[in-house]
Amino acid sequence: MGYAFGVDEVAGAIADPVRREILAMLRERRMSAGQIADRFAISRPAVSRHLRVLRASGLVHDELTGRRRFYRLDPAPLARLAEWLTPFVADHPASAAWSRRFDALETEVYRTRRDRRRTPAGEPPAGTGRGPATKSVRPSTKDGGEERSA
Amino acid sequence: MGYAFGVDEVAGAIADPVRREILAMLRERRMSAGQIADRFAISRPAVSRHLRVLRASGLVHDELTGRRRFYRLDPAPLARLAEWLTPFVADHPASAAWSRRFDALETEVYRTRRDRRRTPAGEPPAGTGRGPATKSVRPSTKDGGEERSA
DNA sequence: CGAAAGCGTAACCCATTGGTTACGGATTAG
DNA sequence: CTAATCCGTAACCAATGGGTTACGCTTTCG
Repeated sequence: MGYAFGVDEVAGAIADPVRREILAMLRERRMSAGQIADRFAISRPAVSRHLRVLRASGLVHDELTGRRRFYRLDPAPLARLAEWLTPFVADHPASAAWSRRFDALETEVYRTRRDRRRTPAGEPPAGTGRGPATKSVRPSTKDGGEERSA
Repeated sequence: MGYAFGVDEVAGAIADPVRREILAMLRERRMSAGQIADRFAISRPAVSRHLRVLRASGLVHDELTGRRRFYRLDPAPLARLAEWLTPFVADHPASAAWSRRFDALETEVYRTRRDRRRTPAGEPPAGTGRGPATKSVRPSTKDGGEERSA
């Protein structure tokens, strides 16, 4: 029980560079579909479908706000993937500690979720510097004062 | 430098249940292409191509012995995948310890390899109990005394 | 109310994937 | 030498995947 999304979906989702990039972006802050799409050179519908894949794999959750749809990360499925690959890396290095961490993750994630919801304020750190590598033009999106819209 | 196989290939490789199963089998002992194929319901050429994918991703290495081709696991690429997903799980749980483990892995793997070569004896524990779930008939393979052939 | 913004979906294309059967090359057995 | 084994590759096919453009629905703005 409890295993809704399989390793297949998660691994398949991660196998695409665009989707990995999206996940990386979402790690810092939640973003609307348009904000995400603006950072890639591909068309918006293409991004939309990537988002559908991520949704189907459980890696992101979407919440509709007005006419925009915001996506936020849910790392839990990644934990399951990590769980799968644990025995491979755990064969000889230290083993037990790993599973522990993953075990704790799903719980942690839950708490995290609450925290995020209580911190909808503007633009955290803005990140590691890892640019999208694809486009990152960010044209005049007119969304200057995003996020605090509601 | 150094990074020959990307996350794309590795994630793509493990996205398939057959290939994951193969990796799991290879975790216990090296196996010939035929031995592997015998454990699946699909045709042997199909398995052969799965093996090609695994080879291309660096997850297995092959060594030709007589008319048989043996495959053995190389977990190192998995470590790189784990490396990628670390920041996602490390955001809130403890973080540093992880990277350490992965760092050590590639080295450990190397040692492991040597150990395996020095322990070619018959049938280890037979594993976690996770059967192939597909066929697992293991017909009279005629390979009764395998492995110590050399 | 109309016009524009924001986003998902549909229809279509081409490249890739996973499966099948048929084949060929190398090695071992008789 | 001839036959059988082991295993990869080729050719073919149905299904998937990722991209594009065209469209339609809902929500906001003027």
